[in-house]
Amino acid sequence: MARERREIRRIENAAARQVTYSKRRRGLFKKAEELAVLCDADVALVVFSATGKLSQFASTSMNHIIDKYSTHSKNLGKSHQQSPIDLNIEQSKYTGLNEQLAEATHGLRQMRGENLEGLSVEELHQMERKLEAGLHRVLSTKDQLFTQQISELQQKGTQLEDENRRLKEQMPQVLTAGTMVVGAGAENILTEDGQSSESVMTALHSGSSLDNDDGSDICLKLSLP
Amino acid sequence: MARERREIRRIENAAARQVTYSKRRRGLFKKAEELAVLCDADVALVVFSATGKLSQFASTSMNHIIDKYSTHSKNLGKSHQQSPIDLNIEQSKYTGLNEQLAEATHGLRQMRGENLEGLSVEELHQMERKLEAGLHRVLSTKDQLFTQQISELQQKGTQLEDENRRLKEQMPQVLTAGTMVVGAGAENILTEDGQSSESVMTALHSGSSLDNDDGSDICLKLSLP
DNA sequence: ACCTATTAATAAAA
DNA sequence: TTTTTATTAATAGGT
Repeated sequence: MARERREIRRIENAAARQVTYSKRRRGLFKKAEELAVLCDADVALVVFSATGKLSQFASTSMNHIIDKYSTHSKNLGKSHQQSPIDLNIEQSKYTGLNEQLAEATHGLRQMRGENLEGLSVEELHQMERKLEAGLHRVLSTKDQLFTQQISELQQKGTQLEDENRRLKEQMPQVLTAGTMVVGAGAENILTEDGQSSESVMTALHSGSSLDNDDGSDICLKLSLP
Repeated sequence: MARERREIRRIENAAARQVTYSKRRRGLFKKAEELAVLCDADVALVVFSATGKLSQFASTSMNHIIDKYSTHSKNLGKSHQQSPIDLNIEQSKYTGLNEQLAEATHGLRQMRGENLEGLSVEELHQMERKLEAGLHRVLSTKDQLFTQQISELQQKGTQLEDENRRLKEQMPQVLTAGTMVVGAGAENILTEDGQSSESVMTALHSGSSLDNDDGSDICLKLSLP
């Protein structure tokens, strides 16, 4: 419902996430209230933002609805009320974490294709779609990585070619004194193992008496044939 | 968002209220989940219909969110009278669980193809293999289910064919008296709408004087041409 | 349940 | 953040 469809996935950009959060939160609360009014329903909505900020809506009273929920869902023995017995809160935090862990573990198992016994065809379809989506994203990421590496290598190559061209321009006398050797070996100067260029250098060095390998300045002395 | 704007007030017509309830409830839950996913928020939604039926959604675990809510809105009394040793034990259990949960959640995210930024090509390969394995198992399970359903249907089909054959044998006189008609219509006796077989029956009935539609036993009387 | 004309929500931009 | 606006999504009333 917008300029562009948004995939329902965590928004990575924090600013955009915040904007979407405030807009959608407002929308969600509005709809919650509308449902309560239109259909005479009892609605409770609690939202914690990613930064931990609490928002809430309750058609009657939050405590009332939570109590009703606790009774309804057989979560007996857990007081979620204004009781000053905070020990239970710690306990239920613990069990809550345990529940989350169990949920996550189960989810992981199903993603790995385990514990599929009781699932219907529709549920299996759902798993299939999830896995395909995940696989697709993984493959995309890999492709991206490959593409990136390739472009980096290409860039490096271009850079080296440029450097090579510059080097060639710095020794115009070579072109006249040793056309055959340098001309034939031009592209080999780029090779990383240095084998070819080394042999070229050796050839060029043969007969020369000067040697400065520290590489700060290039200086060649050639003997005439 | 509809054919006509609806004023936000209690719908008096009970049937219309029920229809709107189920439609809007679905929409509300969808949006609650979208907010949770898009904005990484913790969302809990509890709805009691006018008839007292409970529906709920929680992005993590309902108890967990309710606890968080309780703590958040009533952080008044804080007298934890526990021995320091017990506290430490609880604390370490708690952090341990948190670690496990974080790991599991991270695993799930990666399975869904999220948070892949830092991975190497080799790690991506690993994810790919995991997902493919999971997908393969899910597909196998689905295949199995389909195969099972197919064989059940085939069995049922065979059973019906047998029954059909038995029925045909119970009226051998039809084969001599009306070979053409019955021969051509043999496979149509199975049709569920009964159109074809009914017309056949009507044809056979023409000229007959007896009629027993209660269907307990089959009895045909034919007049000779 | 499904259809579709219409309204409501909202994504991106300002 | 809030507004604007182009577009998508939700849904009211009907079938």
